[in-house]
Amino acid sequence: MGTASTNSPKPAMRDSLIAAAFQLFLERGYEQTTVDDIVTLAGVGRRSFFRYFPSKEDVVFPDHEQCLADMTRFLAASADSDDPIVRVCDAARLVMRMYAENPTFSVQRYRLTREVTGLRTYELSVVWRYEKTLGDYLRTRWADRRDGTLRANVVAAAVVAAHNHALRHWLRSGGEGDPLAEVDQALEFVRTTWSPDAVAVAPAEENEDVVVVITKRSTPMWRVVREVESSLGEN
Amino acid sequence: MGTASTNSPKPAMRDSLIAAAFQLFLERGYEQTTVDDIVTLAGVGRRSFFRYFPSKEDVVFPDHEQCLADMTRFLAASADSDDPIVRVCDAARLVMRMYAENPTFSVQRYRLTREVTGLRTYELSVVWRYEKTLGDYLRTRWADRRDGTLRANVVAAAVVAAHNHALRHWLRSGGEGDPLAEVDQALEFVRTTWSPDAVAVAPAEENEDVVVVITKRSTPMWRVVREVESSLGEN
DNA sequence: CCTCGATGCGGTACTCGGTGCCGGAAACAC
DNA sequence: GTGTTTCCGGCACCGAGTACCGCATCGAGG
Repeated sequence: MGTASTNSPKPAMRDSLIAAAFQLFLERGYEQTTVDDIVTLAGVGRRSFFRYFPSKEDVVFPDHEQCLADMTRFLAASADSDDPIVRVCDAARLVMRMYAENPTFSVQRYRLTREVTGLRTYELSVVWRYEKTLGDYLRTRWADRRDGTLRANVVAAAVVAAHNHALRHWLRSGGEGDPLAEVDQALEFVRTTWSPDAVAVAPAEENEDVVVVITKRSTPMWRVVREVESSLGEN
Repeated sequence: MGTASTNSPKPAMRDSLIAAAFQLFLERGYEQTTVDDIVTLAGVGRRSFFRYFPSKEDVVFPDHEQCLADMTRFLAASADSDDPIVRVCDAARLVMRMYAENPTFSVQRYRLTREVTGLRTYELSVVWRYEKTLGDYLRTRWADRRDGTLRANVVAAAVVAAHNHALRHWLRSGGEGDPLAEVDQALEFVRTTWSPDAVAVAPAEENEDVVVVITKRSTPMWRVVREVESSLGEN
């Protein structure tokens, strides 16, 4: 299950636990399956289950921890010249790629999370960590901006919502179509709402009180003024 | 605790359970307090606790269920002439008002949810229900709009994020300042990003293929075209 | 006044998720 | 061969949540 291309040399027992768990979850339901059932089918001790998964719910999302680490590294490797919004959109694409790598697995998991309340709640906590990671990145990028934290929180939430919109639509269709293309369209909606091509504001080098504005003649003055104010004004 | 002005004639035992629970939670922590401790302090049977609260976490958020019902009723009472974005912003203000009614209680609960992971996860599920309620409303309002569901999901997420931004800032300050004013400012940011004063598009009566556009001379043409396309185009 | 049914509360026993602890087996260094 | 580390299994235990039963109270009706 999943692309173990990154590391983890011998997760044999872990994989067998995941396989046994999903086999039972799909044939008799999540809540009707106890941890004892899983470890019995996998042929291991009960204590070993909780060594690899801190809770019963974690076995349903075995790859999110790795994906979150990938996203954190991706954002940490950003350059100051990158458009922050484009960067977080690309970061969201990482998550969609992870889902797209195993369509059948993702669709099966989606069925579970839709029916079982506890799993949906757990998924919310995972999504929240993604959103927090994106928000933290935007917050540092917009630290000197007026209402920078508010803007960071709202944009992060919007990116996550657009990503989930495309993801859920793809999952509901049973894994048909191109999920990457769908998420591109959804994220493009978010990008154009906050960083339209018409206005680009960048701080000048070695002088914090000066910004460079590149825009089109068709852009109305109030929008240019708002962007400049937001970029120059103290927090 | 809370304004029991709506209904529930005799929640005496319920209130005493809430009081006992918070007393113990604040003095020795949430996870260090068992349900037996709560019912012992309240002087009631253990079984009665789960009669009023389906889980131990529910006693921390005793008023959210009522607030969610209020929001649902508020949105159901909307008129077609209301701007949907303004409407959901007003709906979000309902939640902030509930928090503002009991500042000390809200701040105490905030301390708990910040430290205890399980409570934060539970709070996420509550917030998700608010966001879903707002999203469902916007979805029906924008059913005939191009990318209506995407727009509804993104706007709902942005409204929730802006509300939570103001709420958390107010809670972190210990309940000082005017939370309503803070949430107004945060929601104003969301409103101006999607429904700026410059462009207003409304469908004409009894003819779905005609819209009325009111805008200013300073608005660039591409923005007007995008709004008209979004309002006219089939899903 | 007595009876009957409904409702609300408490007690007991049970399931199951999750943790701490310990003992044993395998892998590895010297 | 011996000591050490690591991994695994078994056991006991805790606490949340549930099913079931028994009891008390209260109001309606004869």
